[in-house]
Amino acid sequence: MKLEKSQILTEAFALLNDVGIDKFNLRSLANRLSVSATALYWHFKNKDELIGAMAKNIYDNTYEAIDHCDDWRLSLTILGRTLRKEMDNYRDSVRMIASAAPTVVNSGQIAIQSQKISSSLVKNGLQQHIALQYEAIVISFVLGWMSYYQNTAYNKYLSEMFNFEKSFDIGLDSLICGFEQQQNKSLSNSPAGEIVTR
Amino acid sequence: MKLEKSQILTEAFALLNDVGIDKFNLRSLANRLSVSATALYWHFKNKDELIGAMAKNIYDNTYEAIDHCDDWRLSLTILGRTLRKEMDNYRDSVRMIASAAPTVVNSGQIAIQSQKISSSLVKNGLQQHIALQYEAIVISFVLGWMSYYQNTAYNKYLSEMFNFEKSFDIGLDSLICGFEQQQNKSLSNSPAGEIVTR
DNA sequence: CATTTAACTTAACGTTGTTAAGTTTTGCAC
DNA sequence: GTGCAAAACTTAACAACGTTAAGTTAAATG
Repeated sequence: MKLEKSQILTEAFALLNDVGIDKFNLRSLANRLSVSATALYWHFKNKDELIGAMAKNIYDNTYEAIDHCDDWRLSLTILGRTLRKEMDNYRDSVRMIASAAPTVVNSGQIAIQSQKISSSLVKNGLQQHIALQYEAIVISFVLGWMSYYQNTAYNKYLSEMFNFEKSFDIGLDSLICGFEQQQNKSLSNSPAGEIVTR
Repeated sequence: MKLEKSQILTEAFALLNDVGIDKFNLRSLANRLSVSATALYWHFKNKDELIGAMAKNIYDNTYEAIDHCDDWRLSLTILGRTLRKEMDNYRDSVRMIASAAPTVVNSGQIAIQSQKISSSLVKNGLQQHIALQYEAIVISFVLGWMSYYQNTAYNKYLSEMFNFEKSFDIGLDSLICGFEQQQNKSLSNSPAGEIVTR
């Protein structure tokens, strides 16, 4: 029974959820797959690449879940919510992504990933570099927020102080509200001086 | 010549900047201090606690640098900018903080840390839980943003697309702009129905 | 000076990522 | 089916690292 890359990833996520990132190791993963640890090296160059694939999986699922809608504000909101929900599926997903960061993706992959969504924003009236900017800002917020959320100590303390769900929405809404104001301002300053319509 | 905790931290940051988080290990650190690796265990319970102290150091410096000002918007802006600048001092600071996350601080320390700054926001008219919320949101954004910024692959790609410095400011400004709108709205909806003055 | 405590050192263990070398399985031309 | 090359593994082992145990030196204290 041949081992498939997708099986490895599925089991890797299951292992991550069971034991957390600190006890996530190749021997445990191999055991679950009834295979020797070194067998994994046939499918992945090293552990970093495996974790990179896991990170990519999360991002891919996020981008895939985003419907093409005709409002860049809504697109960004859905981006934030979806990424959050996707990361919420896996224990320590933030630390996993962070630990894999530098070598995960090459420039080409990044370009493809980020432009997949920015293109939908551009269609709805944003400039390309602005779209990428807003996209990066939203993702930044989600990543940072999840690092709080997935930190047991902080989670315990902060969840007594305010509603975690609502606060996330407030942060995301605030960002997009700010983007909107900025767009309105730049439009009213533009040569044609047209009024924003929506 | 006795080894001081502060010396260890200083040298730890220097080592981090030299080799990055992946090659940051206790034996290298001990070498720099002309001491055996196990000597460090006299001063720190384990590596996690050492890294926890480094993370705490960054947060402490940030909070310390924040002057008491009479505008909660300005306070939050300064919080974001200062934390960013502080993290910028050290290579892989985001991954370092993330790797140390769960056991770094106990609830008591968190409470002290976060209320130190939220108190200054409360003085300027925010409710306690709102202040903590906004604070957490701003810090989230900075952490997430730095994870992009410190990722060599993403940094290289994104810095060709837009100005990293400006984009950070846009994100931070958007957040606070959004907070302001939210406050205005909640004030105009309040029983007294008073107008916001500034 | 004697003795306790603090601040180390040396040796070594267990886990983990990874490599090297050899073995089995699979796909495929003939 | 047979032969064979490529794919998909296994076993053995190394090196790096965090960490512990046990012993040693240095500092403080009465």
